[in-house]
Amino acid sequence: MGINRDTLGRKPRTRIQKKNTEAILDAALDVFSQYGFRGSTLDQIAKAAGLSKPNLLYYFPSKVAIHRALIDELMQNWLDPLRKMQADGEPVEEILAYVLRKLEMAREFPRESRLFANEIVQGAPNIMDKIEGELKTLVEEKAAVINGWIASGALAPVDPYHLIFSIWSTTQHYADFDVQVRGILKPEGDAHFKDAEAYLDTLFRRMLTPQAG
Amino acid sequence: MGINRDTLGRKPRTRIQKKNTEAILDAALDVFSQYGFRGSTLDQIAKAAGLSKPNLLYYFPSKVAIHRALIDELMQNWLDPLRKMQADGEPVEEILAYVLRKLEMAREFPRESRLFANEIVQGAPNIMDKIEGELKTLVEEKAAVINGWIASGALAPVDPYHLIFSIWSTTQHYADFDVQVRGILKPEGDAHFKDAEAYLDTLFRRMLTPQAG
DNA sequence: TCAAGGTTTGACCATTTGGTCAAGGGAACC
DNA sequence: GGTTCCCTTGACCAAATGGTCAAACCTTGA
Repeated sequence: MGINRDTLGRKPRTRIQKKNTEAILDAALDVFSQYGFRGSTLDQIAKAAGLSKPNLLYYFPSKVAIHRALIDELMQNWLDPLRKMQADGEPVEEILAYVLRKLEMAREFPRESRLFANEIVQGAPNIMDKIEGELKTLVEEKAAVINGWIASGALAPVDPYHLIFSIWSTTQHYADFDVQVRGILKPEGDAHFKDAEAYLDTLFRRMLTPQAG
Repeated sequence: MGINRDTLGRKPRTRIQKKNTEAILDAALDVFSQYGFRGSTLDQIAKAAGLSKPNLLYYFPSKVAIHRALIDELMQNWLDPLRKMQADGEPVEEILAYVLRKLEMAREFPRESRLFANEIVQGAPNIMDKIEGELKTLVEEKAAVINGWIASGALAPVDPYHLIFSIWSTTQHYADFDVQVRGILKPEGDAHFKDAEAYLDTLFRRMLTPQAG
């Protein structure tokens, strides 16, 4: 009999549970982010986690349960950088700080970015509700903030939605399309992220800085 | 016995072959672009093409063969917009025209874009050679053109590689992350592409137009 | 130390999957 | 009309896959 999921919830009861659930989620992140949900197998995940398949299924009741656990965890953190964009800051700097936070996340958490990308590209079968729910709400909220900044003259006029899309796409590109970027630039490690940072800073600064006069 | 692939090559011999290979490739584009290679099945493709599985395998020897045929066809057309960016044009307008061509492709050929995205996100197992080959060569060539434009003063100084990456990511975003975009904007059909066009035109125009003085 | 409960696994199962094959059904050219 | 080659399919196969289960193995706390 598997673990009582009702009582497990977020907090593993024992040391072993903690270690193994973490190992499983880490391994699953590796596998799912590389092959997508349907392209990943329990055997792959079990092997990557150093467990037997039945043992893996002792901790999670099914393949989808593992995936859901990952996605839930991811959605918690993924929107944090956007949430931190505050209306009371200096507009251009607030947005640029957001851009850099997103780029930093693409560098530090490329697997999470690719897990998300895989899910969206394939039609977001498991997170459509979250997209139309908390994500949409948050974006609308921040779009209003941006429109407020524009009205105050502190920001050049710009469609806030497409601005946000362009921030997402340009930053996540360095995680999601990593192999392409590396295939073209042939960088040493993460060296190209410095250039990307400078480029994106310029790109969005020029876009957003209001023109005098 | 299946079709003689040596003689088939690009040109189907008969009417029926033409019709069926086209139906298969179209169906396969649907399926592969949605589920990725490993997540797609021959049954799905056969059903979508209106053929039985053995019949499908009469035209293509294996699953990978179908995928390879698609990818090969795709790579032919995918780089055309970039190739069309000519050194003898007006720099800012040349690049902006490229941006709009890419956006147009994202709207007209989202399946192709997603097929490509799926392939790259999952590590580009089948096209790494093309990335490090013709793609890299073409990008380097165009980066040189852009650097020439910058040297002539007709273009603001900018890292040409990251410029190209940002053009790819912002435009393809509307195909690859289509469900997310639609989940947030809730547009009527393709109405949001007009706004995207205006936004990207502004974004890159501001980035690229050299500052007087 | 011993019981109770937590952990691990080999064997197993039904289904799905990529792929084969032989035989039958058509189109087309003579 | 008949022959030749093209096309189609039902039946089949081996391997892979998600998942189950009972039995055995550990930990831990009294």
